[in-house]
Amino acid sequence: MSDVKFKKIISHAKEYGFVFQSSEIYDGLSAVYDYGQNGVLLKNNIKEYWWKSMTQLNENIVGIDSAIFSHPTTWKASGHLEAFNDPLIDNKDSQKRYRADNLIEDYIQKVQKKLDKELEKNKKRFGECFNQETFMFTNEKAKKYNKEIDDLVSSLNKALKDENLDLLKEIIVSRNISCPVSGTKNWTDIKQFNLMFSTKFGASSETASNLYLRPETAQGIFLNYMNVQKSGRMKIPFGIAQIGKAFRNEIIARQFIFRMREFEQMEMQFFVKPGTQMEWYDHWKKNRMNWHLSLGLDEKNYRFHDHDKLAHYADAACDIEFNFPFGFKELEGIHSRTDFDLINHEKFSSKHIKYYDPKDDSKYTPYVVETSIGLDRMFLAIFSNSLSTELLDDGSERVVLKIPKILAPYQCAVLPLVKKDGLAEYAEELIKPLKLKFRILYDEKDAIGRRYRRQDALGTPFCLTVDYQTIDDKTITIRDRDSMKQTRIKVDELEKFLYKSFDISNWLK
RNA sequence: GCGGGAGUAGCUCAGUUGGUAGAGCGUCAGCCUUCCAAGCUGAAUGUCGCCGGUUCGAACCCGGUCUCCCGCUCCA
Repeated sequence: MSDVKFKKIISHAKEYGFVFQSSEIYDGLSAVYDYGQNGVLLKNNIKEYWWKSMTQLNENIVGIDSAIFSHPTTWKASGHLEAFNDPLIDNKDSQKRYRADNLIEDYIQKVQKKLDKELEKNKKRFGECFNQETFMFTNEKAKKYNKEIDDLVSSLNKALKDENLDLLKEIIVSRNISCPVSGTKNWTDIKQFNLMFSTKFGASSETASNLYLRPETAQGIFLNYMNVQKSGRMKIPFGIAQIGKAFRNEIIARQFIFRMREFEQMEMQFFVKPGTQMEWYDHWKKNRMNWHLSLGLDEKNYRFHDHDKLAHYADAACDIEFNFPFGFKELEGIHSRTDFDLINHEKFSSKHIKYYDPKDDSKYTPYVVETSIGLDRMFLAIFSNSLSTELLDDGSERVVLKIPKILAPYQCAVLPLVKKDGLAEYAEELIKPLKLKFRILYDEKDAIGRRYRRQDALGTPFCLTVDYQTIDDKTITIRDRDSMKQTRIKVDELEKFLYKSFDISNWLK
């Protein structure tokens, strides 16, 4: 059922110019999507809604736009180089996937246990006379185990250092390491999974160096922490917001625009005094949920999910999950990142990254509370939740995209009731002074009812219809997308009406 | 990555035992229309995902490949 609904969402997104698969004419690129003529408007509106809520509603939050490229050491300091780089191997029988180095380490543990056992045995046997050192050199079994461990450790380190996957596999095969689940040794080749995309920086091949496309936008904020704090005379607590692309070579990327290899994040890093991070963590949990609720989607669609297992940088973390067509999934993450990032950048750069607090004459590395929302996920949340099919009294179906009005691609459509008798010309004149102030569509083709339906499918909140009475008494009808009700207002008041309807102050508080 | 399903017009899909494609909706042009799809006339659109094989002949059979959906797995 929801499967059918999800397919409908994807085809509606395509048919009405919201989302296309990237490179579709070449059969597409896995998990990469393009936004179409209407999608880009919706997406931009979401960005603006978030950006204003962060940087205009909060006087202590400023925005930046950092480059996608950054110095390679960034990812050493952030831990991503370690965490995002795994040699993986599959067992064909159990169909389980393992980190090859973990398998070998487990095996080393096993040998170590055997060695320990042998030690214990001989300790008991020789009692007081037992000398561990001589035992290691004289006992045949101990010698064997010890050598095996040494060999394993050195070849494992060598393999990892050289990224020699053949050697890694060779270790697994030669030691007869088997799958803990199936017990068989039916292994695939080892594949290096690097979740970060890399590219060459520098045009000539000799001097070019390897560079990573950022797997998160947060680091760009941390790298600029001192710049912003100093140049903006920022006082803790303060925040830095950023919207930008990030890239991850996901092992599996699925579910339309939910998990993409190129995606866009809206992140805010909030710098606080150590010890106050939990207060701020709770503050931003509430604040972010309120932002979501302000859009008027059903409250039941959201829930918090606290993390049990924390990432390498966090001391508390939760997700705001949304009820997507395929179930509740992460929409936004709120993390207490401690001072992990700043401390590490300080260490790796040997630059001073601290805050001097004049209030109590203290000097410290700030703690960070992060809010990080996937823009594409937000798009999908809104789009999937808004698409509905209504059965009308006359038996017809109405497909309507009930996007929050403030985010709709077009704010209104101007439609002459009929083309003739000067109505079309009147409508076009009406639009002229408004077209830079609002996002307006004009349509004169086909019967008026059909044009209303077209606008419904795009999510246009208002249809302004120019009819014969308009020419007589300078009034115009406004048809509401959701209720389909019409009201008539003076043409002179149209601009005021639109300003009022799309005043963001009525939404963000 | 494994398993299952799918790929034919913009969308949804049909296509008989292999004989080189159709429908509905949509789109475009025009007509008609004073307010909620499906009025009239006309038109365009497909290397049937891609490559190869079998065959006199392939949308259909076989192999490979790409992409999408679902489940598992992985990741945070």
